[in-house]
Amino acid sequence: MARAGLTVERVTVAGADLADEVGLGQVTMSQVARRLGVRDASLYTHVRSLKDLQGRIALLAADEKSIQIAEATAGRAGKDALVAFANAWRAYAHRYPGRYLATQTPIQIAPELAAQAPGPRRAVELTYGMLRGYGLAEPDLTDAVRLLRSTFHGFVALEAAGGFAHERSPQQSWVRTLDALHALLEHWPPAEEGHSS
Amino acid sequence: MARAGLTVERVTVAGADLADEVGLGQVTMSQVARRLGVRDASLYTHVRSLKDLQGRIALLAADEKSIQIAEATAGRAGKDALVAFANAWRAYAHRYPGRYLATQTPIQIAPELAAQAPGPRRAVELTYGMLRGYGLAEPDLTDAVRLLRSTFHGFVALEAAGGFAHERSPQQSWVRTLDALHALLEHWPPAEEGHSS
DNA sequence: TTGCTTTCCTAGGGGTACTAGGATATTCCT
DNA sequence: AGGAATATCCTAGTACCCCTAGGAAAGCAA
Repeated sequence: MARAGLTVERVTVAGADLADEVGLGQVTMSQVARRLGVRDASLYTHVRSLKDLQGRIALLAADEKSIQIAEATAGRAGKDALVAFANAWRAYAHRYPGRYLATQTPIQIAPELAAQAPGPRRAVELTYGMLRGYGLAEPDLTDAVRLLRSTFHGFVALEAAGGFAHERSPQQSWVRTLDALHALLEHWPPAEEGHSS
Repeated sequence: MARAGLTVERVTVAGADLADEVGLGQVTMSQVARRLGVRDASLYTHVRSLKDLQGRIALLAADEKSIQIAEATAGRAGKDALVAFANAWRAYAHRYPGRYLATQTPIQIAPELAAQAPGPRRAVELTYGMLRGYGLAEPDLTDAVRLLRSTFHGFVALEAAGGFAHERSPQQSWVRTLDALHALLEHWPPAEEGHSS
């Protein structure tokens, strides 16, 4: 009887694929083990717990997403970069719904695991880089980064949750949303004085 | 032995409270039953399944949230209304994290249940109403509604997921985000011609 | 009071996460 | 190559979970 040849990576990918195919909630130790032709107890050699596996799936997705965005925005600037960035984000969420959903889970990832995964930080850095052309200075830059990330994430999350029941297609709203964000970034309002809260 | 006097509503509220206190993932039939001083099998008289209960918690939260927003925006217009609307949204997510998270779950609510719950639709209608003062016409109006809802939801979702690790406080970014959205709504870009996709 | 309805119970099947400890494949060292 | 060491995968078992079936008893109606 040969061994199955499992690794942390293979287990994580199996879990991620399962999440995309049948939903994140169906990603159980038993199901992942079954898919790998192995007993569930065998997975604990490679993964500490189900929570640990979920965290690894989330970090895998963050890495993959940041890579997709980096490739899409390479060599672009201004609105070109903004549109490429946003479309890559949304495309990833559409193509890998289970993986993407895993990134949404309120954070409870082991710190030492998160430390060596560049995905989340890289994605934020890419957002800063993409905004370079708009000439914003801190702290407006950070606020703009957060606004963009919020809008991108919120849009695909509402889309996935069925929040856009209106007859107008989400795609049309998405295109116009990017138009609007571009216009906003080019005319970022100055900070009002007098209120520091 | 007196009866416990359960109803669908009491079970739903118990589940919602549990979600806020210990996390949505800890909302199990067993835990809810324990909290109500009852065996888990007894809950099935009032609720069809755990999925059903989760759906009811989500609809309860949507109702509550829309009520909070309606109260906060009553009698306000323009930026006042925008800020009140957004702050009520975010405050609800902060105060009732489990309930709010329940509203995010990709939709699988029984249609006949969703039909009689006004929450989700009401929230969208409130958003349209809040935008009345900005003078947008369809289809820009729908696009703006979707943009706003995406940004509000995305912001609190990223906030809850620990996505704002930077030193700048989320509160500051939130205030500036509202400034930016207000400016955007007052100068909504016209549709570009020539591309219908 | 007597029956009827509803609520809550006990009992139990099947699934899941996870641990302990044993067997076996693979590797490393001499 | 052979034997020791290591890592992988297994069986066995506990505890918790969802959910169903069927029975007891509380509340209600006549």
